[in-house]
Amino acid sequence: MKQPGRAERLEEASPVALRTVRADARRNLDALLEAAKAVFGTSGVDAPVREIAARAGVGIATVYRHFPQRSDLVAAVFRREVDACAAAAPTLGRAHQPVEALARWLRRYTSFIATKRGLAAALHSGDPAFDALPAYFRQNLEPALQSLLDAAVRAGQIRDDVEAYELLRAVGNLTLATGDDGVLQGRRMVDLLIDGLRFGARAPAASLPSKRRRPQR
Amino acid sequence: MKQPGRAERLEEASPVALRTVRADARRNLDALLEAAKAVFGTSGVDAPVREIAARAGVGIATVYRHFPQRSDLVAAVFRREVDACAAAAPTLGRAHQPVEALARWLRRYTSFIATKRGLAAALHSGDPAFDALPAYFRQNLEPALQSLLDAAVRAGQIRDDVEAYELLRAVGNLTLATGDDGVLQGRRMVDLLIDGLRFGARAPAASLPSKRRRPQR
DNA sequence: AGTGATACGGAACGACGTTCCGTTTGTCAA
DNA sequence: TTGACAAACGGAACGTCGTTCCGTATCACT
Repeated sequence: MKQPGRAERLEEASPVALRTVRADARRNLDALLEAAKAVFGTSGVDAPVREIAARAGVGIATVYRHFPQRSDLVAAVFRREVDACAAAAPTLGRAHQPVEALARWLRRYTSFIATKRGLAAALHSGDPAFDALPAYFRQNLEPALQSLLDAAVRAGQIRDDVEAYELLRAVGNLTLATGDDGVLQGRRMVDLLIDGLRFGARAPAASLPSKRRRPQR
Repeated sequence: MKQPGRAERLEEASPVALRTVRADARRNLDALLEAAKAVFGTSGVDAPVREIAARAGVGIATVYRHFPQRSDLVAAVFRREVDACAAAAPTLGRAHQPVEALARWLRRYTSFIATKRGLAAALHSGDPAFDALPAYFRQNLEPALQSLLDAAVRAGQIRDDVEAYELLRAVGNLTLATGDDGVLQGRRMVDLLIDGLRFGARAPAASLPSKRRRPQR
């Protein structure tokens, strides 16, 4: 099962000349990912495959040629967005002051999470296509955030006792837990969190324990 | 919408004579709930309606007459099991020593949770039929467990700084988080938790903080 | 320009949730 | 008991979904 397909061989060997992959195939794959991202954002990850195919201007079979199962498409879109979000970190880091870059990236991350309604449930559905996703998420986003955090700490603009992963989880929960309505409310909470990071900057503060207080409720 | 149905009126007025509800209807409803419970337990809450109807020896339309939507059936089975689980508490409390009753009830509760794979996802699906379920869960199970806890504390058999709701959540997470395989492993962890309750009995213990340590990871 | 592999579109399939409707069955009055 | 009517029934039928199949069109290379 799963014949290798002689195209992929060349693709890995010579990253520049990726011939033997037909132009229309590549074009359709891009359109598909783009359409899926848009549709998932508006209708959730449970949107029908037909709707995505229609939006991409493509037949249904084309979807299934690139992604043997529906869940593979979901996973591919997810990975692509993780990549884009991670890639935004160094760009922002170069363009802004450390703490500003951090704030902007967290907002970027927030809007990424906001489009993922319904995916949290899918992740626990047991579909093997999603097995590798949590690890992919962490492996890419944690270093991206970590670098921004480090820079801000070095600049003395934020406290130094918060780790990237816990911040990722906290912000993620903050924007998901607000339900369907409070996208703005979630963003406000994230801003509050960022101010919290600023508060302890360059001040080990005897009154502040090294761990955040347990969130109430 | 949701016409009252003249049958229910009498049902409330005279608890004994519940005429005007045809005998076969009541019989089928019971069979349906029973079958759904069994099927949900083996095939998960996503099992087809047809399978449940077949198991109950009933037509599909009969299912939809009693439960206008599939999710209503799921909710009804859930409520029924919550009721049964809550009702087990006083029974066990009368039949055993306090800490033994507590342990038995928690295991009972564990096996209830174990059949709920896939329901956690359904709860967050946004279906209005599930809106009231979390509150129903807590309102019934928390007092049931609380009474067992209180009895065990009064008997000096367990520590007194654990609240019913946090224990409900902890045991719930413990048995759900173990994934598909570790039903037994989950049960072992719950037993461990019960031993933890015993440990601090009648001993305020200066070395033990009043709150459990944060779970690692 | 010709040719063979590659990718395409859309009809078709099976399974699902849900609805419809002709038929059966329980209940109550006579 | 029997008759009649509302209540409840069963299963075919509908629309939608994920997925597969297959005849056709398109790209890449000579």
